[in-house]
Amino acid sequence: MSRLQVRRSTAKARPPDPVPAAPSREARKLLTRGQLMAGALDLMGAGRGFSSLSLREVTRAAGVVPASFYRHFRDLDELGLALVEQSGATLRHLLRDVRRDGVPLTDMLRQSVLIYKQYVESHRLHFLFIAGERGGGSPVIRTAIRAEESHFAAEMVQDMRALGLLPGLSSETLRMLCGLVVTTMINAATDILDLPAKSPRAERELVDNFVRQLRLIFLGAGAWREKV
Amino acid sequence: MSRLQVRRSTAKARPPDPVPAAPSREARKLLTRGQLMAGALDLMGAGRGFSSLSLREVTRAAGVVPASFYRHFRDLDELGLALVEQSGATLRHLLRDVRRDGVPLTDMLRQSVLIYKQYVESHRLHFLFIAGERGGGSPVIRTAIRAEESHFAAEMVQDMRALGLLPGLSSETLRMLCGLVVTTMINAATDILDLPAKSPRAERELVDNFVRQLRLIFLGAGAWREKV
DNA sequence: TGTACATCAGTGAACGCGCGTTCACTGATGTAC
DNA sequence: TGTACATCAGTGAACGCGCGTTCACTGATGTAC
Repeated sequence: MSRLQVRRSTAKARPPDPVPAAPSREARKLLTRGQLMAGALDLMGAGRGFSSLSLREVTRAAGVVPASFYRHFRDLDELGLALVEQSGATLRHLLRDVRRDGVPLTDMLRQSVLIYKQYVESHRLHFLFIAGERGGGSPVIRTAIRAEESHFAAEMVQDMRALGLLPGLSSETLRMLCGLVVTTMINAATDILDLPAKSPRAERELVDNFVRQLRLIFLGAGAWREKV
Repeated sequence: MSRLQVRRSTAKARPPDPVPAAPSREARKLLTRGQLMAGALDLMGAGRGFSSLSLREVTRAAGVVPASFYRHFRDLDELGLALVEQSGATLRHLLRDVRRDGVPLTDMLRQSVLIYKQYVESHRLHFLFIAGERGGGSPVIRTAIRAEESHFAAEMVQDMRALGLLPGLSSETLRMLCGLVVTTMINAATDILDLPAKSPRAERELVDNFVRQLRLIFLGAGAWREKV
């Protein structure tokens, strides 16, 4: 921050140089909104369920006064839904990355699992939120998360079609398969996030188990014959 | 209650007849403890996460004064662990029932799913608790639930061995398979509990999807060959 | 069996505290001319 | 460009309320003799 200011004051006057340019009121508002969401996620990162957070705690974590919460959300549930959307975007981003980079054809499952593990670890709070709120808590948030998962599974179906994987399966079956894969992934996310630090053995066991589960699922998919 | 009293007063004097016999102090205490646990489950049945319950709410639901809570539990987390144990017992009871009654050999998976669905519905609050707290909320409760699930999976392994199912699989693989089946079951439990009332179509779709997921898993298990 | 005393599950009052929400406000940003 | 006014994100104080926990208590149940 101060670095920028110094640089600016010593630079030659380049007139239309947009300079830092004080952010607009709208931009500041979005920033605060993001801080409220990040504050809630941070509190959850310390092992709290979303439904146990208080409005005042969240504003405290965001560094604003309680009353200003209402400039952004009607109540905590509305903030929760914003978090669902944000986490859903993180989920979809994963598929986008895989689509862009592709997956090596040798040892495909193991590589995918390792990529996924890294992705979960670098988006810890979003996966913690999804895994934590998908089963219980507020019904409205749970339903929204299920919808995101469903969306994610549908995209996975499209990707598999595009890649020509398992062409023998009907769309319905592919959908069922991806639903199973998604719940297995989300379940593994909780395990990944619960991994004790510095325990290569536990880590290896987790990855192995996850790989074997997916291998078994795809083995089943390969053997699947549609009923007539 | 009054019926019993009337009967007693009009009956001939049969001396050593144990009569209703006022329950012992210990029995009364256990009863109150059960009411506290049931009160917490009832509140969760109304769509609340366990971690959002307050001690006073729970005692109110149980019909006792707040202070008496401490005669039974140190805090809400301790009550939560008691609920984990109780719910775990419900889970194990399911296997016991299946073991006793056996499963029809024709259309085995579909029948099992229907039995399971009925079981989940008649133990709604326990499954709601397990599915709701296994992913998020208090780490200590989550860990305890994972341990119960693990125990459940281990029993399922034993049962499959005893029945001679999939004899070609190693214990390790069988363990992995049962872990996958258990998470798929718990996941389906949330779906079952979220079913809209009086919607036979949604019900049929859920059952079909669940059956097909299990079919795919066991198809994979049948095709599994241990690595050498 | 009867009596005197001990135990202890549940009571009711009290406490200080953090909660959600409201309100009038302030002062920087945005707009019209 | 400069000025006068409008907007509105964030403030700070205030409110009534339910919270967790403590305490001395009461009275039924249990025990010793």
